[in-house]
Amino acid sequence: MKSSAGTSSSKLYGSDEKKPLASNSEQKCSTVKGKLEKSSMLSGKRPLDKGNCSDQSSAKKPKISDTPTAMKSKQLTVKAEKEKADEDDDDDIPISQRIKKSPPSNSKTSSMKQKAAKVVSSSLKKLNKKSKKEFKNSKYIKSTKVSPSSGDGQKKWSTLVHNGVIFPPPYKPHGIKLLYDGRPIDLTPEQEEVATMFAVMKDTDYMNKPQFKKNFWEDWSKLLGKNHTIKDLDKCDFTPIYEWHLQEKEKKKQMSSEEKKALKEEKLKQEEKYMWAIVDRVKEKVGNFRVEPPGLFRGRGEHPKMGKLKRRIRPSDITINIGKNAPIPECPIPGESWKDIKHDNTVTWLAFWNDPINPKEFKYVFLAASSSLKGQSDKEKYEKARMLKEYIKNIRAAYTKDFTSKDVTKRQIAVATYLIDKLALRAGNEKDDDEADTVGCCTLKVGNVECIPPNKLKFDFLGKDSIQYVNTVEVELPVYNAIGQFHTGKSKSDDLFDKLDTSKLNAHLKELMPGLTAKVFRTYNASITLDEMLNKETKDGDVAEKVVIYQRANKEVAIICNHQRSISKSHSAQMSRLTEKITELKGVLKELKIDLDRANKGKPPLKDADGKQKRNLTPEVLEKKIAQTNAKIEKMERDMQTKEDLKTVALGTSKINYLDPRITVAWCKRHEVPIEKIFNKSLLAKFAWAMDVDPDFRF
DNA sequence: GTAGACACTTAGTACGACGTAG
DNA sequence: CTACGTCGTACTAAGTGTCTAC
Repeated sequence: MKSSAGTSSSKLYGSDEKKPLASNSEQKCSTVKGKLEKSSMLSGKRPLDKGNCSDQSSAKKPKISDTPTAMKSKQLTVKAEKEKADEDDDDDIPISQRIKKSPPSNSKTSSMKQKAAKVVSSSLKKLNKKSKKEFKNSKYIKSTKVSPSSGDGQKKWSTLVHNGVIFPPPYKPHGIKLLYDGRPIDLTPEQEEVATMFAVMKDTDYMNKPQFKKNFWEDWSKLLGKNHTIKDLDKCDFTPIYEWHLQEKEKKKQMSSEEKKALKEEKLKQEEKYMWAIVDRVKEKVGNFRVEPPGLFRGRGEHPKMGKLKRRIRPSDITINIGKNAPIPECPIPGESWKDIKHDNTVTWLAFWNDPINPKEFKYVFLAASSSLKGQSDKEKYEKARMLKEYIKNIRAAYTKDFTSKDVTKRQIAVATYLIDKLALRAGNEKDDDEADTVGCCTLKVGNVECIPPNKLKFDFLGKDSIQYVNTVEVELPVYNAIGQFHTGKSKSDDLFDKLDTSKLNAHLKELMPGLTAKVFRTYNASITLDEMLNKETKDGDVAEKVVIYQRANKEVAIICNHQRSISKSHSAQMSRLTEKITELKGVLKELKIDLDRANKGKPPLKDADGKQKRNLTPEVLEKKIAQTNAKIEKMERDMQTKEDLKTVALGTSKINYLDPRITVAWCKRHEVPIEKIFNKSLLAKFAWAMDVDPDFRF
């Protein structure tokens, strides 16, 4: 069994561990500590540092963020205690039943060790339900850290306490008038608010989009009313408001750092209580506790709804989800109240409201990425992708066979699966007409895939976020031929896979491997690429060199997944500055060479650019300088190349969402690269569950 | 099998903090 | 100390995929 549990190396990589909330009393204190330490050790987690009772107070502090914070411990305890009743609720499941769900080997003992080990190996198999029984009649507070959660429709938590959401402040009118036909116009605060939203977008690209203006005008003119002076957006001059906005921004910038700090602290104080939730008695960070402020909808690409007013969300729009026995959060706006209160422990959201732009959709408040709940499902995601590794050979064989199937649907499924596997395409769900026109694999249009004889395909389409995917790839001949067939008799705007949609595709994939869906291929592809590249490319060298290896692998993955970013405004300026510097250095180099030449002949160096006499240097010194300069030039050229290569590549997305952190952590351990060189603070927190991985781990 | 409701992950961008070269 | 550039984070849009009801 691979039990790296509490190896010394894991300490090096230990992230700030969140600690279960302690209840109060002294005796609990010691029990908690004892049990915790054990569970920590056995599940490979870093044991609590000193683990003495006096540390307990610190357990109440949010370790991850180091934020001063801390909800009042008293308040906390009270709530946690209250919630205990909740926890007992789920005791109505007979023990026998629960035991049945557990693997037999696990049922005979309640040893944490077995449980912990199980978690790793079987969480995917959905065998191991959260069995809290072991803790039930004790005062132990379990660490939910690695408790396996379960499959769908299952319980996600037992107790949940939180304080709801915080609303943006009401609008403060500024009274600056816009000009209509050159004349200043009075607006009501509501009208002014929306006008200001538009005004401040003056220098964005949206201002060049007729759709944006059209949608804005539709919503704003409604607010203005039928008989308003303003009848034509084009006659409006928002410059005064825009300038006021710039001034405000400048004012803010000019504030002294003390003022800024004070402001920040004030904000923190107000938000503090919303930042945390207590899930199964563990304090967890909430992800987005701020309700989205009103604004103009900024859809990506050619979104039909861009520019529409996103109205203000009020408490009566919001449904709260919270533990049965937890106090219902007070509505922060006096005189108003929540839309609804739920106690649904099969979901993880703390609150939601309907998206004002598309009322059929929802905006959720979830826990932060650092929470156990998220970590748990993240881990399951990667375990599933690793499972695909075992099946992939057969899956490939199967679809290869079906490239020539007489059944068109089968052929389409085969080719689509091939593309998803080979190119890491997204599944491609159907989209509505009121969304940007983008596609994924199943929704590819004939015009998106061009056949280039003898066996190449050129892809060109807009994917998620309207990011363009262009790629020409050589494919197996049967695939090439099949695509040709799918083309025939269709126009460019017809569906390439007319017999296919994501649900059919996924239904098929599920037959090949339990839980397999299209997106798993992307995760698999990304992680296996990282793992293989790291293990092939890593050579002896210093940390910096190894980090470069990692970044190269990361970049490779980002390219596979088509993770792009826009070129920074200053990119070209930066590049020319670098070129300039290199030219300068080359000049220096040339001069040094001349001097060296002369020095070798015993002559003094030439005068410098200002006509001044330079110091007489020995050939040795000159040679050294030449070498240094050369190295400098080479480094700069390399840096420039990297910069150019990465100007449109976003490395972050794959790191956050696609690369199994255990690959990275294990590699870091093996090659003595401090994990902090690869993961920043938030990634360390998010991947806390991966930190204790065995150094031998391979994806 | 299909549409719609629902829940959750994945995505790029804006912007401020922060570090560092000059 | 300034200016520049990078980094980290918040924000929220845009995907994926499941389930249910017909």
